[in-house]
Amino acid sequence: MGKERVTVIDIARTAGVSKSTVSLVLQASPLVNEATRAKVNAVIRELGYVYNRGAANLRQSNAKSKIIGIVVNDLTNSFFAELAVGVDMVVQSAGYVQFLANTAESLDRQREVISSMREHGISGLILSPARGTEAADLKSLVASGIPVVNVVRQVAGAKVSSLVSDNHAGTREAVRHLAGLGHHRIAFLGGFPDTAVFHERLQGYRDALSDMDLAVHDELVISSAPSRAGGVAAIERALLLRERPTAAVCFNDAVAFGVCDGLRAHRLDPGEDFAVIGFDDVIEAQTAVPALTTVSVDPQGMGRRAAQLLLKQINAGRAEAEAIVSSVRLVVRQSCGAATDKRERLSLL
Amino acid sequence: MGKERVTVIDIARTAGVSKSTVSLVLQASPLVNEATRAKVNAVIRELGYVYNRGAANLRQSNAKSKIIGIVVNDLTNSFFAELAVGVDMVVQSAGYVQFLANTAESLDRQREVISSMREHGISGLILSPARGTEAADLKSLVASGIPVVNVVRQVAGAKVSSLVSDNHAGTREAVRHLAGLGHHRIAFLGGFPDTAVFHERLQGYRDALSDMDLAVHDELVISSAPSRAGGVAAIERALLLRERPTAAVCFNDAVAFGVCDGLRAHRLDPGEDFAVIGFDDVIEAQTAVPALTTVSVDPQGMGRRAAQLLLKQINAGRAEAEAIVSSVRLVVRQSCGAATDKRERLSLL
DNA sequence: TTAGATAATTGGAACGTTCCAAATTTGTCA
DNA sequence: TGACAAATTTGGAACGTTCCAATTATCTAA
Repeated sequence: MGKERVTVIDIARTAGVSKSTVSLVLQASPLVNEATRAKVNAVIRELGYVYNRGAANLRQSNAKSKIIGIVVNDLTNSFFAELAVGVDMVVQSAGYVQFLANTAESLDRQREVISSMREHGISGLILSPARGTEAADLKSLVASGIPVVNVVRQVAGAKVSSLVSDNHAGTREAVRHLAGLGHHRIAFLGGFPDTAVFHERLQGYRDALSDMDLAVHDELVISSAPSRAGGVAAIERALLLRERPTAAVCFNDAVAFGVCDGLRAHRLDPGEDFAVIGFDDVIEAQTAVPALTTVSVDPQGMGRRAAQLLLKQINAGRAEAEAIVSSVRLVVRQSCGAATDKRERLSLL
Repeated sequence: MGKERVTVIDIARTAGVSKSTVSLVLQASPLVNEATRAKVNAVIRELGYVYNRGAANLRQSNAKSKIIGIVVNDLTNSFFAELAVGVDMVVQSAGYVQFLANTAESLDRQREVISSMREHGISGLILSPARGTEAADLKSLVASGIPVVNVVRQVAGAKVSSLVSDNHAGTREAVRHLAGLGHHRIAFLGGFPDTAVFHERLQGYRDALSDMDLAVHDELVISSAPSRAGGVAAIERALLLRERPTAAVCFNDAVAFGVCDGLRAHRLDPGEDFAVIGFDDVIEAQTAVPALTTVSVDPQGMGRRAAQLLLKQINAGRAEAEAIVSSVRLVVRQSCGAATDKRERLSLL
C-alpha cells in the first residue's frame, strides 16, 4: 500500500517541473506562470499531497511556524473557555493553529508546557499565568524573541505585553450602582487575596465606598476560592455576621452564581432580598435566573484582542511590549434588584 | 546578541564530543557513558539549548511528533471544556502537547483545522465531529494511518475508534426514576433531532415509558438547541400544553439549567413543583440550587479515557478500531424532588 | 600480553522543505 | 534577425535532527 508519503519531489516529477517550482506554487508566489501553477495544483490534489510544515520550519524562522500557544490556569472556568474560543477564532482565520494547555495553577505544569511548546517552535504565546509566576519564568522566552501576551493577570517585571481588564473601575462602578440603589452594607465576596487581580478589584470596592461616604467594614470582605463552591462558602459566612450585608459585589461570575445558590439555600431570593453583582459576564450570566448583573469584560472579545495583538507582534518581528487595559462596563440585569419593585420604591424616595 | 539558535552541533563542540553522542543523550539512550552524559547535560543547560522537534520529526515518523489534535464542536459548553481538560491531563503527562480547535459546528472549519493539524504532523486525533460529518471526511486521515478517536458522536461508516456514553441506558434510567416517584406525564426536552445522540436518548426515554406502562405522548417531546437558552425555550412551550407535564428529562445539563430558569420565571420551583433531570453531570450540577439530578457521564473521565485509547493506538502502530460505550449512572440530587418532602409523601403511599 | 569481546563513540547520509544565484525561455523593438 | 529585457524555471546548498555502519576505547580471561 501507499505507505510512502508523497513529497514535493513526487509532485515535481509527475508534473514535469522542478521541486523549486512546486515550492513556489505552494507559497502562492506570483513568479510562476498560471498554466504551470494550475498543472501543479492539479497534481497536488491528485496525489493527495500534504504539506510538511515541520520541514518548512527547518528553513524558516520560528515566526513562520504558524503555531501559537495558549496556556490558561483554569479551563474549567467558562471565562477561560470563552477566552480560548475568542483566540481560536482569530488564529484559525489567520491560518494558525493553537496549542492549548491547562495548568490548573501549577507552576510546574506551566513550566513544562511552555518549554514543550518552545520545542515545537511556537511563533508566540498567550498566557494567563498561574499564581506565583515570576518574570524569570518568562525570561528565556523573551530572550529568544518569541512574543508573549499576558492576559488577565500581569507578571511584575516581565517585559511582555499584557491585556487585562480594568478591575478597579469595574468594582468601583458596581459598588456605586448598589449604593445608588440605597444599599450601605455591601460585601466583597470571593477570590484569593494573594493575587493582583483581587487587590485591584478590592481597591475599586474600597474607593467607591469612600466616594459614596460609606464606611469600610473589614468583616464584609470575605475571600474564598474564585469558584461557584467558593461563592457558596463566602455567602454562608456573610450571613453569619451580626449585621448582615444587604448586597455583594463578587470577585467573578462563578462566585456570584455560588452566592445566589447559597442565598436560595437560606430561602433568600437573590435580586429581591439581596443584591448580587458579578464580574466577567460569562455567557450564562444573561440566561441565568435571576439574570446576573455583572461587570462585562467580554471574555471572547478579550481572547480576540489578545490574539490580534499577538499576531501583530509576530508579524512586526521584534515588537515593543504594550500594556492594554481593556475597559469594562456594568451591565445591569435582575440580580442587583434594580429592575424590581424595590428599585421603584427606592427611586420614589 | 545571541540571535543564533544553539544546536546540537554547538553542544557537541563545546562538550568535546560528536553530535551523534549528543543526540544519544537527548534520547536518554543507555549506550552512553554516565560521565559523558553528565557533561553533555551540563553544557545543554549552560548554553540554554532548546530541542528542535521539527527537525527531529523530519527523520522520524509522525507517530513520534508528540502532538495530538483535539477538535470539538462547542468549547463554550462546559462539557467539552472539561473533556478537553481530561485529555490535557493525560497527554501532558505523556509528554505530548495538544492542538485544540473549536469548530462551532461548522464543517468547513472542521475540514480546515483537521488539514492544518495534519500538516503539522499530529500523531493522532480526538474528534467530537460537527453535525453532518461523514465518513469521507475522515478517509484520508485513516488512509495515512493516523489514529482517530471519535468522542460523544459517532460517524457512520468511518473505520475509527469511538467512545460514546450509553445514551439509551441513561435516559431510560432517568425516566424510570421519575416514574418511580409517581410522575406519569414526563417530557423530553431539548436537543437537535438530526443527531444520533438525540435519537439514542429519545429512544431510551420511549423504552422506559413502555417498560413502566406509561403512554408516549408526542407533544411531550420538544426539541431545541442543546443550550441553556434552548432549555428556556423548551420549557416555555411545555408549559403551554393543555395538559402540562410534571417532570422532564433533558437532553443535557445545559438544557436542564435552562429549564430550571424557565420554571422560576413562571414562579415554579424546580425540584418542588416540577422534577428536572439532566444529562452529562457537568461540574456545576452539584453546586447549583437545586442541585441537579443528572445522568453522570464524567466529561473529564471521558477525556482521559479517550486520550488513553488514542495513546494506546499511537504506540501500537497500526491499531484496530474499537468502539467503547461508556456506562453512565444516574446521580440523584434535588432537582428531581426525590430528596424533598414530596418524595416522602409519595413513598408513604 | 593479547585476542576477543563488549562498551562507547563517531562520521555521513538521510528527512522535506526554502532560498539563492544562475540558467533558460519568452517577449519586444529596432 | 539580433540583442536585450523580462518572465520563468531550476539545481544545489542549507536547516537540525536521527540512524546506520563503522570505528575506537576499554575490559576480560587465558
